[in-house]
Amino acid sequence: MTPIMTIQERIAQLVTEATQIAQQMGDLPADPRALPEPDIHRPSNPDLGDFATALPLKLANQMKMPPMEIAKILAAYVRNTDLLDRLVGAEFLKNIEPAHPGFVNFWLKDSWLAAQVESIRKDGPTYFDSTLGEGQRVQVEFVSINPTGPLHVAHARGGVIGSSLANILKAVGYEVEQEYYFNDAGNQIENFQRSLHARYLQLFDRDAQVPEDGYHGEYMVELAREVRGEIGDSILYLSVEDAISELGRAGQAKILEAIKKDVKLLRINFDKWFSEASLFQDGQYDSAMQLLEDKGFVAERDGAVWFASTKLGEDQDKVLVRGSGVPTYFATDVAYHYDKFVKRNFDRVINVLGADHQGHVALMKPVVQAMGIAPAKLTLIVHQMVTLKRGGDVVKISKRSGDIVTLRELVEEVGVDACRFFFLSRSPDSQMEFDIDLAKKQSAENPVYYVQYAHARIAGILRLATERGIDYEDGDLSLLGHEAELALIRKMLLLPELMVQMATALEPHHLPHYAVELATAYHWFYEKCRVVSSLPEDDELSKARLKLVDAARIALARCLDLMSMDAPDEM
RNA sequence: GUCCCUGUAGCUCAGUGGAUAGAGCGGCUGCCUUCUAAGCAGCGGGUCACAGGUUCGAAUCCUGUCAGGGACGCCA
Repeated sequence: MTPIMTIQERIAQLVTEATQIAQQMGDLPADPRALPEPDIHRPSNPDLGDFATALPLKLANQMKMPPMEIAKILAAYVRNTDLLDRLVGAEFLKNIEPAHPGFVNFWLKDSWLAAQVESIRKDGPTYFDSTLGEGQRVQVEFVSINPTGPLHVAHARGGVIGSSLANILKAVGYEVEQEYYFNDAGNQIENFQRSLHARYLQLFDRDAQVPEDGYHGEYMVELAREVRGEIGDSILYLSVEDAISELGRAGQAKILEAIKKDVKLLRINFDKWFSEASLFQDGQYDSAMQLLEDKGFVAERDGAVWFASTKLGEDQDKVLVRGSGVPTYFATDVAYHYDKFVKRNFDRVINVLGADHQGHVALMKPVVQAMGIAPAKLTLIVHQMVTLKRGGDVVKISKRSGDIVTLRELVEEVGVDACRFFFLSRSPDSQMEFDIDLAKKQSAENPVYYVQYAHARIAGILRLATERGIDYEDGDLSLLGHEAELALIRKMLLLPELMVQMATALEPHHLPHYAVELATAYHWFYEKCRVVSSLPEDDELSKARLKLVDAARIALARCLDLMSMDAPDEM
């Protein structure tokens, strides 16, 4: 576990205190205004240090001094040994230098860097974790499509984002529940049932048409066949309404079963499958409506029941219960959020949805607010659509037209690791173009294998060490000092920061990019530094490097694990 | 009409206030008698859509324009 106070925070504190002391000593002008945050960042160019602050540039104006002058004075004060000893023990800083046009740059000590290898090995995968979440209960809801057909590629995107985010949140100390919400009531379900009924009748050469706005996909024919295989022709002798609901139940159970299998294929594990119908059976629907009414957000008008979202500044009210007395999908969603926040009392709720559901954002925030819940507790991550291409042509994705590429087909063609990596590596905000042919073609030489190959190379070295009976537990890490060794360690030490950043911003898409960088650092080290040497005089260095390799294994495996990808020992 | 997302290398995309804008793929050139060449090193490739503005500093923030995708129902 990474220390509560990160190195950045310690350097930030150091800079702030040094500035104050410089002011007290009269070397920098005193100013009653509060000092700006030092904002410790990592320079893009590694030659400029491990950390840097642009504080002098920010102070130049109010101090009426050239920024470079401030930088020089600040660097001198920060370098002051007494201050270093008192504030941070000076155990990790090597150099502190002013730099044009007004930065102060910080370099970490090689010996401190090398020593971190032992910490990583001692802690194992949890080295990269933190306590950011403080045990708060977070629910991540994702995929959640109606069980009216198989999952297709676009759903894979939401699935990968949601499950990876859940992994990351767990790692930084949240208690996470992953949930799939499915509709087992409502118009679309009825539509599905009628479509299935028509397909079933067609199997018996009866005259039946799939409704125009029904589900026309081939899979419905297959589904009808499966259901017939189980319950035979008994449905034919029921009344139409009974037949439809009987078939519907059987068909829907099958679809849901298939979805559960598909989701497993993508290595997604939901803790709970939440049924819409249960909201009515268990009373959440009534309680939610009552709560909204108690808060004064329910109005009756034109024979319908409305949610008065205009009271909260929205453009228009929304219908909760139709004139027919049937609740809208929106109303059940209100009940569902009541269940999440009031009944189950989650500290935070995150919902990953596709761009076609973006209207949801403007609806649910006011709803939770109306229920007296801080809207900030609800976060909706909207990911843009996935465009499928095959051989340069756009493939239409529509369940109803039936021209779809299923998640299963995709995983079977491209592989689950590549799927997860590829879907995760794009920001949810960007539209994705997924060229299936290209994905397959590139699968032999793509970043997925690049990262996994690094792990396999590590495993190969550790295997060799074991075969040769090398015990490297007493390896002396102070022997590490090669630039490739230090670069690898630096890269590993970035992971804890990255995890906090990803968890805070809810942006898991940085992880695959980092994994590539880590793999690059390892491949470079591998190229530059022989680990298991046949020369006796290299024994000690070999042992130290084996420790480093072992730490790299832990870091790389942690990355892959957070992405729910395999970390192969050989390829 | 209103709202949301996007526009960065030939292609697919990272980079959301700092220093010389990056990766993968594709193209070109080198490197395997010791731990996996699914690797490494190098070359080439950019008006960060456009125009203003804020700032010591803008791909990043604000405004506008253009272009692409999406959402706006007593559908779900």
